Amino acid sequence: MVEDRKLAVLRAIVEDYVATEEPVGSKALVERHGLGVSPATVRNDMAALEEEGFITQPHTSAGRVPTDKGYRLFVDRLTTVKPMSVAEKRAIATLLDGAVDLDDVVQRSVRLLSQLTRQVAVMQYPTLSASTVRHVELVALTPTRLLVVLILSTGRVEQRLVEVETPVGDEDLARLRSGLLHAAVGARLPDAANALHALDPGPDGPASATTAAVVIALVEAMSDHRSEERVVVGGTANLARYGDSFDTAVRPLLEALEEHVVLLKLLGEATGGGTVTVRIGHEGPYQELASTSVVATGYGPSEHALATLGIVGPTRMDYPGTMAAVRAVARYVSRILDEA
Amino acid sequence: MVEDRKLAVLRAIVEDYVATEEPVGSKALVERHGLGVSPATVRNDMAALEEEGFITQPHTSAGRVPTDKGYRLFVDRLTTVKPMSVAEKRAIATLLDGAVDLDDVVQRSVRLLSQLTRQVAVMQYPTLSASTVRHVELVALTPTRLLVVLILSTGRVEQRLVEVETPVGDEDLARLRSGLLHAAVGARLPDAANALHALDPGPDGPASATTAAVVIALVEAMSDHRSEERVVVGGTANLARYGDSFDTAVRPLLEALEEHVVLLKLLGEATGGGTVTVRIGHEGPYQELASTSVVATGYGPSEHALATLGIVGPTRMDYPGTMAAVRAVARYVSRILDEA
DNA sequence: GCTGGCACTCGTCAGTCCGGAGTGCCAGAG
DNA sequence: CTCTGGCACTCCGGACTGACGAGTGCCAGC
Repeated sequence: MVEDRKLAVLRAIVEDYVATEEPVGSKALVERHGLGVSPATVRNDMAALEEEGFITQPHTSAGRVPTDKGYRLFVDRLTTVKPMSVAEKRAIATLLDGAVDLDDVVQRSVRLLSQLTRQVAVMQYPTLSASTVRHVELVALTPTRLLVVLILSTGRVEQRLVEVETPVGDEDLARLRSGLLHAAVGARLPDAANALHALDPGPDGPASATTAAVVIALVEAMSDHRSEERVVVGGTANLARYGDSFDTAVRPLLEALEEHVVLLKLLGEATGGGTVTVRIGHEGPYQELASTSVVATGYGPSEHALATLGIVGPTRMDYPGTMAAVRAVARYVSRILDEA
Repeated sequence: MVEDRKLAVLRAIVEDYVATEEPVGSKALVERHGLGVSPATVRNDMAALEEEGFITQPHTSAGRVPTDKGYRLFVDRLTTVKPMSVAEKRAIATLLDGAVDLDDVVQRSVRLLSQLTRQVAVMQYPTLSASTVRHVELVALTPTRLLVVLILSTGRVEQRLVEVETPVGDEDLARLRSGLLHAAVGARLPDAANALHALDPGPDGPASATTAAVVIALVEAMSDHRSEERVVVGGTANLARYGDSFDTAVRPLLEALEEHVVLLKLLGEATGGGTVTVRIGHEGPYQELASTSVVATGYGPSEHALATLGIVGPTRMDYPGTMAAVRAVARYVSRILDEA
């Protein structure tokens, strides 16, 4: 009973603080939420909550503010799922359905997510390693210069130029091409890479060297980390709403947003199946970002999470709404990638 | 004589204000710069300069601050070319020489530029229309599904999938390929597009429809505006140095940086031949950005400007240094693209 | 045409003061 | 044991003030 009320108080504090951006006191609390007790009672509960580390006072005789721990409890136990409105769902669907290719899907998703949450949105490109090979093509630009093209199930196309020592004839090329196709098409990237390495290079000789060079280029394209690290950011203008705390919060965040490796670490491991990960303040890997939270989830066709998308914002944010938006966008993006 | 001193005073005001970020008074001026006259004399000059609209006072009895018009005069007539130091030149060269492909060149250039100038750097991808066709390739993924690959002199590769009604045979494909190559290779994009359109589709029939579809895809790839509009931004963390004026300056700028179309308009037309364009405050196309300046120049192999790069920053900036940095980076990037 | 001097203007800063919001604690009532 | 009303206390924030100093404009004199 008492425990229940304490939790209700915590929830009320979080909600009010998120809405008003000001420390919330006992009186305002009983007025604005219908808890049927007096301010004095609430004060006692608050003292207990502070004792347990869920809330804190900026200074003596100010209202209370949730701590990271408080937000954590709120997110874990006090959040009721807030479904998206029909209008929002329709907006998401129509906006994303208009996308023409992978780049466009990513671009639109980021914009959408930043608008829905009014936070900075971050989205990782579909990870190469989880996709399969749709096609491999070899083109002789000149007799000693080959263009290797790799087409993936995600619609991504990678190409590499390969210079070879000895001119390659048409029959050699055709043989190599069919070998590559046979080995790689339909396989997941890591498997395809293995299969390629195992390709019989034939008897020693010039053709063998060519095969080796092409295979190397292909494998490199498959494991190209720069593509895996590709991240798109949107809605940075929302940072302007941070208002105070420019140097302590906005600057490190801007720096992080430019370092894609850092960003990826921030987003964390992709979690599939509709689970949204929330990382609050100091829980993240970077001390400088102690006042920012990350709300992220995995996306990708079917169960398999291909990559991560989410938002970065102040710890003081509307977690239920943000989580719902992130989940909804991830779901729609997954569906679209599935169809393509 | 008197005119000369007035200009010297203006220059001193601009330099001091840029350095200190504080309105500069007559006394400080004579002390810090070796103009051999008394403060009173300087005050008279200042009054005249203010009359002419080059400087202004934030409030009565404060120091003077340059107006946009004052900066303009400073940039046009008072700027002595400040050459890059040897160390800086070497840093630029070594950093950019390590780039492995076009994406990397752009990425590194932006980072470099933002570090050199401590401003937000912006760089447009090489414009398609100014480059030439290096190679065209046709690949039949399936009999009715063709991959069209377009390789440009800038190293850019565009590809399109084309679905055709009737299966395409190998000989048809070879004939079409050689026709395309003949028409397009070596030509500038607009010319190539024209040549393609003029391709004789042969007698009416299934092959003709295929040709038409492929040509359409190629021309579309050539004039793909999304590629022309691609812009990379770096160094946004430098925005944190704006300090005050968050809503009035930083927010509109962040918004502009996300809208690539807006950004391109901001950069303006590419100017070749080492000419650096400076747009100060209200001279730009957007009122919201009245307190920001743009320093930009064209880059590209030889004389021909392919695209634009530059920086965006507060009107209160070190114009000579920034202009030198922009020019230097553009020059090195051009050289690298020339070699490739 | 330059300079020194002088009166004047104003923004800034430190200090002071006051109101209000909020707290903790305590005694008393269910 | 739990809740409540009351009370004294704390402390932030805004408003106000006065001294200070940087800077100006103007004028008379060289």
